[in-house]
Amino acid sequence: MVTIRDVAKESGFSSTTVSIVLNNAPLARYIPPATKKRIERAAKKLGYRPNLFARSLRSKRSHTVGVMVFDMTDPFCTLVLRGIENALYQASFLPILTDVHNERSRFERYLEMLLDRRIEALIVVANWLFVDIDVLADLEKSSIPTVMIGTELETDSLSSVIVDNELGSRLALEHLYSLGHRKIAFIRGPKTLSDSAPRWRGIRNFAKEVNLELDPKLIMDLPESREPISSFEVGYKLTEDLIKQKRPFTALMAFDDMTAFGAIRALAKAGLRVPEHCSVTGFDDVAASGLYTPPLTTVRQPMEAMGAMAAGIVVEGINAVLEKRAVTAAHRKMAPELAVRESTKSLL
Amino acid sequence: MVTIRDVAKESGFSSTTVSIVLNNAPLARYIPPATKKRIERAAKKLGYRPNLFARSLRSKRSHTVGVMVFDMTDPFCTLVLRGIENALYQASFLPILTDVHNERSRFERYLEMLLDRRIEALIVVANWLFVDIDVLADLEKSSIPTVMIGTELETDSLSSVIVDNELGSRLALEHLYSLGHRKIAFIRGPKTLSDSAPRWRGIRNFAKEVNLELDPKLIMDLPESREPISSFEVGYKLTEDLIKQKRPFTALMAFDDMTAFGAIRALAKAGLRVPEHCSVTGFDDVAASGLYTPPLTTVRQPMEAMGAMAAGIVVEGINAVLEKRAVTAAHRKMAPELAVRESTKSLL
DNA sequence: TCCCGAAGTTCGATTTAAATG
DNA sequence: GCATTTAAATCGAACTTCGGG
Repeated sequence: MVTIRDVAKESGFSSTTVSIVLNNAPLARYIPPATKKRIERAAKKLGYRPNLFARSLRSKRSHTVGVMVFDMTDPFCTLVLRGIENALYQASFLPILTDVHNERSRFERYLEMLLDRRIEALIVVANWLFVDIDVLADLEKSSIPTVMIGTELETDSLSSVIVDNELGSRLALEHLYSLGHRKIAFIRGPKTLSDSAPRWRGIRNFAKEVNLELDPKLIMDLPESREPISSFEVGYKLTEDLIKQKRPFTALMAFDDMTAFGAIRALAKAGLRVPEHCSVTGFDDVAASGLYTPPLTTVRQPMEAMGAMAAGIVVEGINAVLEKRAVTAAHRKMAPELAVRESTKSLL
Repeated sequence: MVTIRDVAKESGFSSTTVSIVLNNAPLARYIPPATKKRIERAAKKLGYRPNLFARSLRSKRSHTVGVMVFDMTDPFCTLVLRGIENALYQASFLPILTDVHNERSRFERYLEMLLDRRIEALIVVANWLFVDIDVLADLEKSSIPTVMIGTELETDSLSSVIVDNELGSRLALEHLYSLGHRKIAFIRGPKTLSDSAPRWRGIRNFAKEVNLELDPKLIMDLPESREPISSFEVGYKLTEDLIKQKRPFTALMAFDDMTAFGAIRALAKAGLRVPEHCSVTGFDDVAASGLYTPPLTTVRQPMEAMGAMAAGIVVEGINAVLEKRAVTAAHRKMAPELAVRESTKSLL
């Protein structure tokens, strides 16, 4: 490996000068262009690359951000990660990716490993997390800029980025309502998930506004579960139950896309075609939704933008710390968008 | 931050001794248990955590592996990443994730950044890569253990992990054949993709064995494209063309699952139901396949195992380098498995 | 005082060589 | 020579201090 001393020798200057020139440090102001040229040429000639370990040891900076996903197999993650990656790339940070598999022990071990590596910030993708107060405490005491994606927070030590769940479910219901649907079934999210309540609130509020009656018999709840994917099966099961009741409904609002897929399957099995016999909506707009038959009408979470937003927040946090400015937690609620496709149909 | 010197002071020994004890270095053999106890207690009391920058500077090790994905949005990635993550976790390595978006410039910049960080090995997920000889050269001269997932290689400086494409497509065709299908349409992969040729070979060979005639009119080719997702649309388009020809076929083998989804959509649009009017098979078994309506019969790539295998290979490579053993490139071809679901149906 | 450059210290851990009894 | 411990050198870059013109 070629070191700064090699460059010093090659160029005929001291390593101090080389360091100043190559880093364009304040002192470089005084160094004549000729000297700079010679040093730069020497560096290029030798193919000099600074040793980041040495640099980091001195500067205490790693230019690294920890990314902690609670369940990588959740299709929600993909685009969020893309958004994070891209924003960090612009800012010249590199992400260390960890997947805690929804396990406490893994969470702890990974958090420790990341902190040992002096990550400068942490992004937690916690959409399917049944928030544990302990986890938050661990995160808070890490004392580096941290943002959670997918879980609403009120702390002012941790930032958060979520989609506006209430608005999202309202958009979906509004859509069904405007299509003429009045008998609507609902599969709500698990109570323990922070998204569930606001999504239901959006529905209830809209229903009240337009005087739409919500039939309690047509409201089902997803049980708590560790696996996002499993909502497919539960969606299937609950829809079967819904059908068995023989209480007619012309539309079904599922908690998320996975649940919607399960519901569509159950409907198909029962001989009910979507959207001819029943309209179905989802939430998220995972990659598969647009490819599904029928393509799913759903509420799109701006996942890539959410990832980018989170990365932006932590980068700003890092800069604030560097410049000794006060770091204030940001809480962003991003607007969802209704993706109208073919799983919903007008009754009129 | 508490340093080794703090522990030395607290325990009453020198930092040398502390280092020896805490790392359980060879010399620790001579150190009496009582001393060890006192040092360990002091370390725990102060909450000492070694500074990895300093340690790495000395040891020249980073305990980090670079992971380079060519396109994160490819659904193939998710499970591969999970497999990599999990295997690295076992071995106490952390992955730095980069996504080159199929762009040369990003590839180069990221490779440089990773090398600067002294990653100890590199895993490249290159399933949708139109292999560029330049890229391989860049990778070879990096001189760290490197493995490519999803692209067949013969070099003995780079390892590779792929699925047995030839066997996979044979399994799918065998399945259709045994179901009684004789008029089969094919959508082959793009010529520039390394998976395409072996998959076709598997088909040709099996057809020859059982004397199945392959109608050239029923064979379509996916064009070259940068986006894995786009094969959905192209699959749709090509299937439309296939239908327009009015040349009957009872089954369609798509190059991959995305293409199959597109094909099913086109068939549905034309009033042809799957599998009643036409059986369809895919390749990959991405997460969406099992959730699809109908659930897709497809060739499963053992993605998680492939990721774990790749991680295993590089970890072994790292150890070999450490112990100054010769590093030989490994080339693993993993067995696929037919996932029979509901998109195929017997004609008999 | 301004300009240019170098010597020496520091970051925190590991390791070699050596000093004790 | 053996068990036990440590001073000092080292890794590579960055920064502080200083000196000469």
